[in-house]
Amino acid sequence: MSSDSLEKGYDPTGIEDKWYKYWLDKGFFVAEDKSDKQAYSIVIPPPNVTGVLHMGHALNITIQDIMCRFRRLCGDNVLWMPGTDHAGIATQNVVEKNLALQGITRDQLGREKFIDAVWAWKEQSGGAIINQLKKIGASCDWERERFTMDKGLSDAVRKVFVRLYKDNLIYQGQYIINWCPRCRTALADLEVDHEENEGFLYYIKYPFVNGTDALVVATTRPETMFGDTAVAINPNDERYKNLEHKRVMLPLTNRIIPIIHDEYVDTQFGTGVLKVTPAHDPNDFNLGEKHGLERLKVIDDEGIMNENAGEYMGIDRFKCRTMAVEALEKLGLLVKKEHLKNSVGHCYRCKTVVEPSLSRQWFVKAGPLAKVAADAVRDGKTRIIPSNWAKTYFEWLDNIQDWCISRQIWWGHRIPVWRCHTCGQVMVEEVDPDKCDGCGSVDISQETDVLDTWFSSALWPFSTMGWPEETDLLKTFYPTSALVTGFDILFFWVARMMMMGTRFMGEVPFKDVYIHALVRDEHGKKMSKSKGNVIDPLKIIDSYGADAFRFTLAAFAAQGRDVRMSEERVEGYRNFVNKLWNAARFTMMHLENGAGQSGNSVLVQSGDAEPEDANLIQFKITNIADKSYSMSEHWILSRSAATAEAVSSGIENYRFNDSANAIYQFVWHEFCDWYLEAAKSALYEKEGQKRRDASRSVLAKVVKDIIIMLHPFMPFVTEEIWHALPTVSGSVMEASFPADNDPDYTFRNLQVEKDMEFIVALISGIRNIRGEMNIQPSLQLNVILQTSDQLQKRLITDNTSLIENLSRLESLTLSDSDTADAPVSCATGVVMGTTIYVSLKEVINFDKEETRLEKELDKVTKELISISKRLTNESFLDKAPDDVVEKVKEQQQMLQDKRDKLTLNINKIKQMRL
RNA sequence: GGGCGAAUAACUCAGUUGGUAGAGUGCAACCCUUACAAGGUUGAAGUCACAGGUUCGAGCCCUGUCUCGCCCACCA
Repeated sequence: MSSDSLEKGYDPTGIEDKWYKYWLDKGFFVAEDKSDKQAYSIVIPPPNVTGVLHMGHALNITIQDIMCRFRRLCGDNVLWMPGTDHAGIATQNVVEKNLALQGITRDQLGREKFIDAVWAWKEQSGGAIINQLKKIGASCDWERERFTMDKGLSDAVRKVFVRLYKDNLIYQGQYIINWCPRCRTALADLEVDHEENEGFLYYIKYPFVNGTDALVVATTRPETMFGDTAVAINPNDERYKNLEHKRVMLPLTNRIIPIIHDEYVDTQFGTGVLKVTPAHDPNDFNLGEKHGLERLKVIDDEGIMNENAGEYMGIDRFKCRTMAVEALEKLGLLVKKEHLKNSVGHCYRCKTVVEPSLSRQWFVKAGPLAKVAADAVRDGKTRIIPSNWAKTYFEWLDNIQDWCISRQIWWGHRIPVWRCHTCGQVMVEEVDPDKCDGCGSVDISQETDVLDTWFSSALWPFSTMGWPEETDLLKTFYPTSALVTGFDILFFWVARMMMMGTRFMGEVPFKDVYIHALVRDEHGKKMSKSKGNVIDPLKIIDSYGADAFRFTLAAFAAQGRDVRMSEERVEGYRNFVNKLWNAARFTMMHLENGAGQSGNSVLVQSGDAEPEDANLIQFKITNIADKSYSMSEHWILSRSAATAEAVSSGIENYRFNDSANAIYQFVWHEFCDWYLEAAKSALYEKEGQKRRDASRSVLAKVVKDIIIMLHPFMPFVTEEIWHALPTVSGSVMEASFPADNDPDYTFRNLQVEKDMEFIVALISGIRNIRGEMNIQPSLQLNVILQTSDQLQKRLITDNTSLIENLSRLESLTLSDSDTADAPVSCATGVVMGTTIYVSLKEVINFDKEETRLEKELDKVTKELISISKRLTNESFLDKAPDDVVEKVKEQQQMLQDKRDKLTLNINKIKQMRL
């Protein structure tokens, strides 16, 4: 490939799919079951099969992909386990909606045919999200892709259920649960979203049975009054004394109910009288339990009033509320209604208002499991990053409620419990029984409920690796190295995996849990369809390329901070991709077909190439101490090494923005801005063949390392460039991340970095004068540099042509005398003790120059004042560490020197004007 | 009611053992200099939310206040 084939601007179209397919064909994503290499593993948070890729997925996948690709470059055996979740309620809802379009309900279809329909839907469109993950570049081991309803995973679910049941950690019982009347299923507490609601507090008279008076209760839910089986008052409430033997008449039904006393009742709220509905309110349920009250259900599974609501039977619960209030008003029993804000629970899948309802359900006794899961983090077996999330994690686990795991839907893992209709025997089995193990009757049937989706995803880290079989995969990769997820499923998923993992594997499921932030819009608002501020990741990828998009996510993914996404930002990083692309083009121009010209230079070797690499042009840095290497070359090699270190430490510490910024800064502002510019002179053969080859060897080395370092962030463009480079072979995925232990990589040199800083400052100083004085960029300047510092003199001498080239000079003169030999008409500057004189052919604008110098002097003077203040402060001198004092003194010296020189030049200007 | 987090340049954000504030975008000026105008050079711009405290020294540590965001909770 030649540089001709690289277009002027980078266009990701076509390139991304090409390389993704190449990686798959080469099997680069496939993990080894057993290997001598260090194992590194991550399980993907399985997206719902119904899912459509959103920004949250994109961030989550990008982070994991960065980690996995980085570990591969470090030589690890990496398993990134992918898959999808069957998402019980969500998926069932989607399929039900599809059927509704054809006018079919699931009841018409029947359970078995409905489930067939769900599978058919899954086969046909359920994999969409997987393809979307591939668009981002996810390097998952797709050969191992799992689905929570797969045979193996379903077996694991059964085994876990049976064991927990036998260990008395699963039980069935009648309790108040959250019921979604639309989905017609129970929900766990976590699956209910509470939203603030503007409602009313109704004050309703409950007349005493004997007498004319009445108790006034306050309620937000009058429709549940048909299920009241008592009213409760606080025994300490002075307003309600001597009511011991009284009873009240429930309006609208005229049922007589008792008055109970309980300190639970808040005397401050409403009237201090509480209606008690044990079948439709969790608190009332507890009161009912305590006082032996009847539990009367008045709302059925679809949210319709039942026979206990008398004439309101068959009416929707909310309609009933309005009607009951009207009826009470007519009867003169409604005292008043006032506005009240309260929170109302909604189904997290369909947003329907949930009904707290008495129901017989299956529960996991969560306490014992939660304790182990919490302790594992307390003991440091699993780290939560950032660590402040650990507190939230503990808070939830330490106060955990039992987990309602049964769902009255059809799509999911059916609960492995059978009942004998002959003798009533209950069987909890891993393998379907065909007869009762008590009486032998074949008249048995399986529990119709299925399990909460999160029950199976709780097993994900080990069920995907083949548990309960003792597989090589489990031995190699469990516990997994890290879990990457959003905080929104910390309780749903992470905590439960911790509970199940510790219980069934005896080991935590992951060593690290990295909790990343939410992706919001550019104003920090949550993206939502209703707000219309959703940015579609796939559209962004289409417009700007996956690499730019990924880099944007990484660059903004600071720990504990939400990512604000906007097209403008992606555009900025698209420009970075383009910058890299053009740097690569430049590199290729200078690396290809040049080997032959270099004669017998020791710096160019092609002898030891492998057969398939016979055409590789190999530039190697064989002896960095050779004088043919310039200072800027030593410098860029040192900076490259430092950057590799910064990038890897950023990734290892989950500080992806640090890594991204380090590499961005290096590539753009060190490599492109300075090194490439510095190298041009040698590369364009202005310094002889030896210098040219030296530069080419450095260029080859640094570009190669840049491509490798960037690969985890920008896999596609780096692969494209890699294949175009004449100096490397194979895939960038087969390369090694530049590291200190690389014998080829011991270029860190702090002195050189400092020296280069001086040269850069000098050039910037000259450019500053050019800019500030409005000197034509094309005009070649004559500059005199004056310094008495020996090191600076040597650096200037060694880099004369560099300074000349980068500041566009006609001549550069080094002087160690004072201003005596300075040209008459000149602009001046002071950089780190060196004075710059830019002589001008035309007479300079004295006013302008004086203003400029005065401004500079002003700045220096201010700094000097503040610094001198510190140095005259005795307690500072006394108490501050010596090195700090020393540093400040040096600074003062430098500033004084600069001030003196500036003053001198200002005086000179003043004289000239006269 | 409990808990967590944020506040730094016009905007979005970095700032990891306390040493006197940085980047990107945007803005202004100049430049099509043979990798890149999706570019280059230069420049302007901040009492680091407020009030105290610790310290020689605080964007950073401590206390309190204000504003905003989020999570949890059985607020009839």
